[in-house]
Amino acid sequence: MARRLHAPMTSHTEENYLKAIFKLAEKTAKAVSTNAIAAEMRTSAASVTDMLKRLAEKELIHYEKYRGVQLTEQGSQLATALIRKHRLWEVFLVDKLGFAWDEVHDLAEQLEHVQGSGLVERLDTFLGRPKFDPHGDPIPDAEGRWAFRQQVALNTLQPGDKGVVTGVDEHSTEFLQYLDQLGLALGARLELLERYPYDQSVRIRTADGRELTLSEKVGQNLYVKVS
Amino acid sequence: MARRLHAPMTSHTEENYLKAIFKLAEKTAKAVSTNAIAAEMRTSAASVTDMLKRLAEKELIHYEKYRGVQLTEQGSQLATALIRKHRLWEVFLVDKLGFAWDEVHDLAEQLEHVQGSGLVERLDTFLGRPKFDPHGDPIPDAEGRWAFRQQVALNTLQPGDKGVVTGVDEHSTEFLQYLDQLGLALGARLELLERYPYDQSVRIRTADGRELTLSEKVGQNLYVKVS
DNA sequence: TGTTGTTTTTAGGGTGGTCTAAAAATAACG
DNA sequence: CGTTATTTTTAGACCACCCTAAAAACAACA
Repeated sequence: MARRLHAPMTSHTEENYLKAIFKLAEKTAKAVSTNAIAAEMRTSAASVTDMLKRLAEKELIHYEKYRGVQLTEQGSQLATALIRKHRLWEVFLVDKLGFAWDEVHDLAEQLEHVQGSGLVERLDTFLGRPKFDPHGDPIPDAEGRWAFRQQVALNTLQPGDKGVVTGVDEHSTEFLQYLDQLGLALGARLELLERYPYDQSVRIRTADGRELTLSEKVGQNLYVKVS
Repeated sequence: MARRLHAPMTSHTEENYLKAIFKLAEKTAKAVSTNAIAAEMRTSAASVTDMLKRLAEKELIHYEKYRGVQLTEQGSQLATALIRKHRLWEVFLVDKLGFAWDEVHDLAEQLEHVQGSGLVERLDTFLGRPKFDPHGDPIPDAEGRWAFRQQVALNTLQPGDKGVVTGVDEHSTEFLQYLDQLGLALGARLELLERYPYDQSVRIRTADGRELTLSEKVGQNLYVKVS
């Protein structure tokens, strides 16, 4: 097959770089460094530089030697569309095909690169226009607008506060499976009973009355909406 | 042993070659020529030769210079799995997302290369284990077995014969849209009224009583099951 | 300021895939 | 059979992407 008649303007690889840059820019709020991208993509800095030139050539990023990069408007839109596709496919895999929330990342990573007239919008409609993916991450709409979520890390709650699990900050299989084990799925209700300053761990009570002690690490990576 | 357990690293391109070879071998029943593959893949004969060496290296085809190629057992299994995926995704796109039967080929072409643990089987289950795709082509099961279809080209029927449309031999947008226009979707019932030996065209009556004259070309490319 | 250490870029090369043009093998025909 | 036509393979080059090693630029600090 090689080249289909209308060669995609951006290759899979380029798309992955854009997504990585978007993700990093989100966290740092300033120009993204070559090394940071290399780490995110698990590749060498030299390869990154190589790609940055190509992306700059296509006007998907602003790039000045030694000065880091920022996405252009076009690049940002492309990255947003990619994230939209990724998260919609994750919803599909979990809601329709019955995958667990820790199994879908790699598949969605492939599915997000499928392109074709109207596929995303039809998928969106089919899924009932979800606003969040199975990890609680927001899904931008077709115009690139993001739903806003009022959530905080679990370990910022005070004793007596009640909330609902709305998302996670870490997507590793280990963490997600651990949450499953604890019975802490998305939407689970809980109440914070006590905070232990010594090691920043917290004690909570779940909806079904079980009491759990969670480490600082879990408390940081679990998001809840206070209710 | 270990060799078989290791994921057979095949690239998208290699997979597409295997599928092309499978398709050609199906029709010709003997060794497939380099030129035939080049035509099918819309690429140069030189590129094909290049790829044939790689596929032979991986033991996916039997290849002797100037003698054409045949799939090995392994290659055949891979091609069959690809066709299974392609056709299942086509069912998904039409049945679930509401695409028309002439719009899904290119998308399925991309989706068929997505690989991951259990995806195909879950998709199959989700779709209700369909045996035929939206064009009436059979979908091999997980073990590579094909459903058998008793169908014949429309222009082999005799006056008075009645049948149901079960598939098409040509998948072009033009042909499929023409059929839509004529109201001849998969499952449409019809009766052959008359054959015109002069140009091999035929006259039929549809379920809703309309009478149509179809050219030899349509008669060859439309499959029906006599009832 | 100069020196040292880190980050980034360049240089040069490898692989998988593409191509065209030319050579070699096979097939067809007189 | 030999000659011609067709098919297939080789030769050589290019592109996208990857790498390592070395050079260049930048940052920190005595």
